[in-house]
Amino acid sequence: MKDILERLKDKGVSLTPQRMAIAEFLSKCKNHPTADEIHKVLQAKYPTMSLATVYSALELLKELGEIQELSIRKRGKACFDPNPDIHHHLLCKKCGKILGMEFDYPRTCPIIAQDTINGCKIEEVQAYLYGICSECLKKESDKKG
Amino acid sequence: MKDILERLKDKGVSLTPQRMAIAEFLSKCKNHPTADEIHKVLQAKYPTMSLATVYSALELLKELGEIQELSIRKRGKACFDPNPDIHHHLLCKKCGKILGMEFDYPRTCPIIAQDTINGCKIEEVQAYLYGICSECLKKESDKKG
DNA sequence: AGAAAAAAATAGAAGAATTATAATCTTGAA
DNA sequence: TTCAAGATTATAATTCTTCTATTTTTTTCT
Ligand SMILES: [Mn+2]
Ligand SMILES: [Mn+2]
Ligand SMILES: [Zn+2]
Ligand SMILES: [Zn+2]
Repeated sequence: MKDILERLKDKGVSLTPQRMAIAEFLSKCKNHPTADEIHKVLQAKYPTMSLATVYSALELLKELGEIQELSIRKRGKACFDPNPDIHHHLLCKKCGKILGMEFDYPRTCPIIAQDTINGCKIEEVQAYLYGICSECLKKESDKKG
Repeated sequence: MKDILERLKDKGVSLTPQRMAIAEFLSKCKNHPTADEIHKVLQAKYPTMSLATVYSALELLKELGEIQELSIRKRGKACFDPNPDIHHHLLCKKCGKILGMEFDYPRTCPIIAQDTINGCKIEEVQAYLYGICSECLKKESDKKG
């Protein structure tokens, strides 16, 4: 499969150093960073990069379907997901992390497998699971011994 | 069942006119208003009511478990749900309305009925369904004739 | 009821995230 | 290389929410 920079090139996007850095950072990113988290990390390499550039690159990548913005927010800030496909997330009540979940929610759920509920046409489902992540569970059980 | 004002009284909350107005408005409300929507409506009756009062009353009602704040936002604004129980929502792609959904998602969805997934403990599930509401569907079919 | 204390409402300022603007710089085509 | 179009930057503006100081209302106590 082509990597993100090739796809952007194919789509006629001009590949500036800032955009490349943001796209590459996201493609290697395993969590759900906010705009300022991305900005802070990349400033080490690109000291002049502005937050406005990060926002505008994220907007572009969103429009191109390379990433998505989540509905949930981390401390009031928008979170971006390097994976543009609809999938589900767990918010850990202990550590606040947002984890992507692999299972296929809609297809395994009969009521959602229908495409109409209460007279409404369902096109996509995004579930937010609230709970405790495996790391925090481990810490808890370690404490109890 | 007791109404919201009685419950607030039982909990020792002082029932000021503003709080009563906000609580009663919410108890009769069938959708998911933002703070400023509530404020606009109530200003007709209470011209001096400030937006800060609305926010603080909402915070109080949230803490008391009388309402909940949704994870999703309407045009960047927080949405409040008069129903404090976990349930699911449809966001209409056409009109932008947020509709409460009645069905019991977790129990009808086998994978979610488990309380552990990927080593994470699941305590609550909120599903956001993206699609088209019944009203908008009707409008569409009317147009097509 | 009336006075004092506590709590709440208000107006406005402050804060934080995001978006818009204008100037400067870069890119890429001719 | 030249030049127009587009991107980045710094800064200002905007929007939503929270905070603060002051005023007003409610509650408590006599
Ligand atoms: Mn994800
Ligand atoms: Mn609801
Ligand atoms: Zn955790
Ligand atoms: Zn609709």
